[in-house]
Parts: sequence; structure tokens; C-alpha cells
Amino acid sequence: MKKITGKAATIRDVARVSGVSVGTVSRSLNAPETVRPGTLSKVRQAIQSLGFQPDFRAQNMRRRNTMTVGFVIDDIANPWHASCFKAVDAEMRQRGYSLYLISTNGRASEEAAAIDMLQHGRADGIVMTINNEQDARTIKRLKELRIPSVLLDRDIPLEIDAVLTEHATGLRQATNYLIGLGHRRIAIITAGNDIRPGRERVRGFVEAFEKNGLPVPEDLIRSQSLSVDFGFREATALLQTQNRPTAMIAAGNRILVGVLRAIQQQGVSIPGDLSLIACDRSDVALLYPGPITLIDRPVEEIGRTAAQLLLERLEGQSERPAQRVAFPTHLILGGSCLPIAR
Amino acid sequence: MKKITGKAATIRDVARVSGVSVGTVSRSLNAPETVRPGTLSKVRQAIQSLGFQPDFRAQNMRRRNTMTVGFVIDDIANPWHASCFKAVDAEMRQRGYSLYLISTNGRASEEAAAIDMLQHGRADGIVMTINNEQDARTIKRLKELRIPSVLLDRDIPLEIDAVLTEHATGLRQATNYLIGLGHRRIAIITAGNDIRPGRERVRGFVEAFEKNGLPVPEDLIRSQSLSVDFGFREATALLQTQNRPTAMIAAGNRILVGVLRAIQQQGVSIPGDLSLIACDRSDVALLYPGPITLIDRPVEEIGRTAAQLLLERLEGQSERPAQRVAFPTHLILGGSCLPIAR
DNA sequence: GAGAAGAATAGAAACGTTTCCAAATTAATC
DNA sequence: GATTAATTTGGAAACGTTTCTATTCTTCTC
Repeated sequence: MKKITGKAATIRDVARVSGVSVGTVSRSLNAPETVRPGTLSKVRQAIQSLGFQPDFRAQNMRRRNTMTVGFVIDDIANPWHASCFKAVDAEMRQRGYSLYLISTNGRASEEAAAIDMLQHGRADGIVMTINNEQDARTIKRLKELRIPSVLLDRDIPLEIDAVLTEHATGLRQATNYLIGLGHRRIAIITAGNDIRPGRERVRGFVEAFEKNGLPVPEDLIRSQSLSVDFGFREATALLQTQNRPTAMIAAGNRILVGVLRAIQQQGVSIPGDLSLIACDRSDVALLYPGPITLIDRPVEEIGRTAAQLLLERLEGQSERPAQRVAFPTHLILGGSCLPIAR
Repeated sequence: MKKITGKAATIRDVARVSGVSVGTVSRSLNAPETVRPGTLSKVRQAIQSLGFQPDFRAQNMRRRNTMTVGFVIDDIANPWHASCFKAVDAEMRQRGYSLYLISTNGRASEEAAAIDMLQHGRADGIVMTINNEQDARTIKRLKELRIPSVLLDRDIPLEIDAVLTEHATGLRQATNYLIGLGHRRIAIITAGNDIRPGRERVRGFVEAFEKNGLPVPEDLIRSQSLSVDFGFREATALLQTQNRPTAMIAAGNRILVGVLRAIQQQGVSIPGDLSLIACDRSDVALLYPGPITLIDRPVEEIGRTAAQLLLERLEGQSERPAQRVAFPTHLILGGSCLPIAR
């Protein structure tokens, strides 16, 4: 077996072999309709026989792009992010783009470093879910961003496209459902005020009580972080109080893992002892002894939309104003909720 | 707020402003010890005031590299791959590399396309878990690969570095454990012969019976795919046979999801009706009403090792022979196995 | 078949770096 | 202070493409 070796063929080699100029070879590749059929076939033959493939680095250099987009999130092990990545990737790849995946571990410094790096000739655009909408370092960078980008599920008062979820409506609906089942002591565990999902979910939750003319159980609102640990800690605490909640909304797929861990550890049975509602489809939510009732959202559509917004800016160099698209949620009934016993 | 606009500063601008030549600016950046302190500070000041950052595209072009590595797998929603990605990424990023994530959906054509793309100036190396060790298209490309790469958990008779897992030992141990608990009708569901984990797991499984002088339950070996669907289908079938297995090894984290779905649907109780062993840590395995006994492996170490093998080839241009590193597994006891009732 | 218009091609410049070689400067030696 | 050696610097070439301008070749029209 002959090992392929030596330099790869360049456009000059192709020109030499086919007896035309480099310009013509280039046009044969990028605008074949402008070169005569005879010439074209000579060029194509040379390309074939040399196994020529254009060098992306040189193309990037000359075209001033990279056909690369950064996808920045806190943790790719979060199944929602993974699904979203796949949706964005599918859409972008089909247009020739590749994605850098950057998992920042939730650290603001890594986030800032990622944006810096991507901006300086490594990517043509960014799709990101930043960690904290108030972080000064990140904000500063977003403000001076020189490549187009799309925020996923984050809301910042800057001219940046965003794809959002109607979390408030989702939570209102879920809470309403529980109230309808007779629950009053309903707990919610979710992200903090520093990101939109946290704010909106709590807002929807509160509104549901208010619309029903019921007092809001302020003591049962635990809004701070989306982490497994936070879910575990708060669920544990809530389950140990005197006046235990009869229902709980684990609003965040990582939170759910923590909550289930706590539930298991405390020997609480679902839905016998506690009604439970989760957010977002995940193996765990669909499987935990019986599927959990959950607030779903269309992750593929969300990802695809993000990709499309970005592509609009990358290809049609339309300088349109920033756009915000919001997707509705759907309550999917599982077996984790019961009417409250009288 | 003044919008950053106009062309980004180039090394020529820096040279002009600081009154030195472009060569000196370049050396100030890449080999500061070769330029006099006075000159260096003039250059640095110019860089500062212009906000200059070298253009990656031009660097890539000139240096003939990309500081990019491709990470190719079938599905990033598989939590094991996600963890592995993070480990590889952490190691590579610290050396300045970024990772393209390519999730091929298990399609050989996408896999081949990914390798093609990465080779031609888009990446300096590849870390991959191919889908089928016998696929002609993929093999062909690997044979002619012009950039270094590392295989994860795959075994191909080519000169390519690989990081493996001692699946056979793991399975032998797990099977032994079940045999020790009195089980004889033990089922295994895992990948097919076309990938190493499938072969090795079955081998370990078989060996355990043989070493114990017991007949191998050939009818309970279901070795074909790692997918959720396969797990579901086979588990369903196995649970419906007359002579039901008393224990089952779901050897693959996606398989486990399918198996649990089947178990749930059939109303089988774990470990009462069936002892269950899983492979690889995952939310589901750790959580399913009580943690499942599982065959664990050190994903961080595996990822880190893969990255290091690749870095050795990328940085020290050592032309050493291909290396294969294998990591052991550990049986972690959960609550999903019981001695068989007499 | 001459002339003009249009289409196709050649060839050089440009993209922003790094690197190489030669020239210039500094330091060291006597 | 002259000579040599060592260090630092300037400037051009090179990386492989795309794109622009100018030239050549076709085709058409009368």
C-alpha cells in the first residue's frame, strides 16, 4: 500500500496539469458556469487525477471567513444542550458550516475567553447560552461583538438576536394544573433572577396563584441555580419542613436529577406523597418509574431557528434589527401528579 | 457608545505605529526573548493602543495548521460521549486547541464526509469513535489519513493510536458476580461484532460461564447494536419468553434506557423479578429507583489520554509507532441485584 | 469578411501572517 | 579604537486561494 505523501496538490498544480491559469481553475470550482465546457472538463480531469481539494486555510484567509460557528454553553452533558446542539449543527452543516463546541463549565472567565477567541478569526458567528445575564465581562464582550450571534434562552438589552421560550406561560399552565388538582402547597425550584428562565418561570408560577385568587407560597419558591446540587439541596430542605409541599415543580432538567436524588433518599413516593412536574424531555424525566409530567419545548425548532437567524446574517448580509423569537411550551401529562387527598 | 468599526488592525499597522518592521512585530509576539526590551515595549504599546490581535486565519495559512481537532461520534446526546468530549476538550483547550464536534447520527456517509472535511485543512487531528469497524468507506479514509488521529474504544488493524476499555474483564467480573448470586439464566444485550465493545463484552460474558464450568446461555446473548431501540426490543422479547432470564446485563448506556423502558412497560420489578447490571455511569443508571449496579470506567482518564496521545503527535512530531492504551473497569455495586431465590 | 460586442481566459495582486537572509547594530576582545 | 563575534532588525518571499484588470478568443451582425 503506497502511503500518500508529499505535499498536497495546489491550485497551481491543477493549472499546470490542465494547461490553464490558476484563475480559471478557481472559477471552475466556484463559478463553473463562467468557464467553457471544454476547459471545465480539462480542469476537472486534472483535479481528479491529482486528488486536489482546495485548502480551507487558504480559502479562509482569502475569503475572510472560516465557515465555523461557535456553540457556547455551560455543559454539554446537559441533555437539553446536546439536543439543541444537534439541531443547530444539522442546519449549519448543511450550509457548509462546522461548529466549535465550547463547554464553559459555567465559569464566566471561560465564557469570556471563548468569546474573545471566537471573535478573532476563528468563527464567523456564535450561538450561545450565557451563564449570567449580568456578568460584566460577558456583557462587555457582547457589546463590542464583531461577529453576528444568537442568544439561546437569554435576554440582554443589546442588539442581539435571541431565541426564547415562553417559560412564564408554561409555568402558569403547570401551576394551574396542580392548583386544579387541589394543591396549594406547591414548591418551585429553578434558576435565579440572573437569567431569563429563572425570572420567567417564577413569574408564571406567581401569576397562576394570583389569577386564582390564592396566596402565593413565597416560602416554597427556591430560585437560584439550575444545578443538580441546588435541586438536591432545596428539595431535601423542602421535604424536611414541617409543612411539606404537596407538589413540586423541578424547573430545569439538571435540577430534576437533584430533586429525584433527594426524593429517593427521603423515601418519598411519587405521586403518592408528592406530585412532581419537570421541565424538558430527558431520559430521566421520561423514565423515572413512569414518565413524569413535564413542561416540554420544541428543542429542534429552537435550534433550527437559532441557526436560521444566524445564517441570515452570515449569508444575506442583511443589516436588519435584532430579532427575538419565542417558542411556546406544552404540558405533557405523565403519571407523577395526583389530586390532593381531602 | 462608539461601535467598533473599520478594519481590524494588522501586524503592518503595529509595525508602522511602533516604527519597527513587521518581522520584529511578529517576533515580539512569538519569540519575545529575541527582541530587545526597548523595542519590545514600543511594540507592545502599539499593540495595546491599536487593540491588535493576530488574525487566526492568516496564522493558520502560514503555519499550515488550524489549532483545531475534530471529535467525531455518533451522538452527542449519549452522556458518555458528552463526558468524554469534556475531558478531551479540557486537555486540548489548555494547549490552545479548539474542538469541532461532529455528531454523525451513526450514518457511515456522514462519518466519511466528516473525515474528508477535517483532513483538508480544517483540523490538525481527529479523535473519533467510528460506527462500524468494518465499513469500507471509513476504513479507506482511515488508511489514507493525512493527519494524526486517535480511536476511542475502537480497534482497527491500522497504525492508529487507540484508547480502549477492558470490556471483557468488566463483563467477566459482572457475570461472575451474578453467577455467584446463583443466577444461571443471565442475558446480555450489547453491541454487535462490528465494534470492539460488542465483541469484548460477549467474550467476557462467555468466559465467565466457561471458567465456572457452566453452559453458556447462548439464547440469551443479544449482540447487535447499542441503540435505545435495540435495548427495548430485546429486553421486551427476553422478558416475554417462557424461560425468562433472572438477570440481565444492559451493556451500553443507551441500551439501558431501552431496557428500563421495557422493564417498566412489562411491570417487571428490579431487583425482585430481575437482577440488572448496567454499563457506564449516567443519570439514569445512578437514579433509577435506587442506583443500578454498574460496570464503570474512568471516562475522564480515557478522554485525557486520548488528548495526550494526539498532542504527542501534534507537538512533538515524534513518529513513534501506534500505541494502544487500555483502561480497566470497576464494578460498582448498586441495589439492582439480588441472590436468586431457591 | 470586417468590425463590434460579448464571453472566456491569463496573470498579477491581495489577504495577514511567519520565516529566511542579509544588513545593521551592539557587545566583546585585544 | 579597531576588529570580530554576537545579537537584533529590516524587508522580502512565501503560504494557496480569490478576484480584478487586461487581454484574447468567439460569436454575431451587416
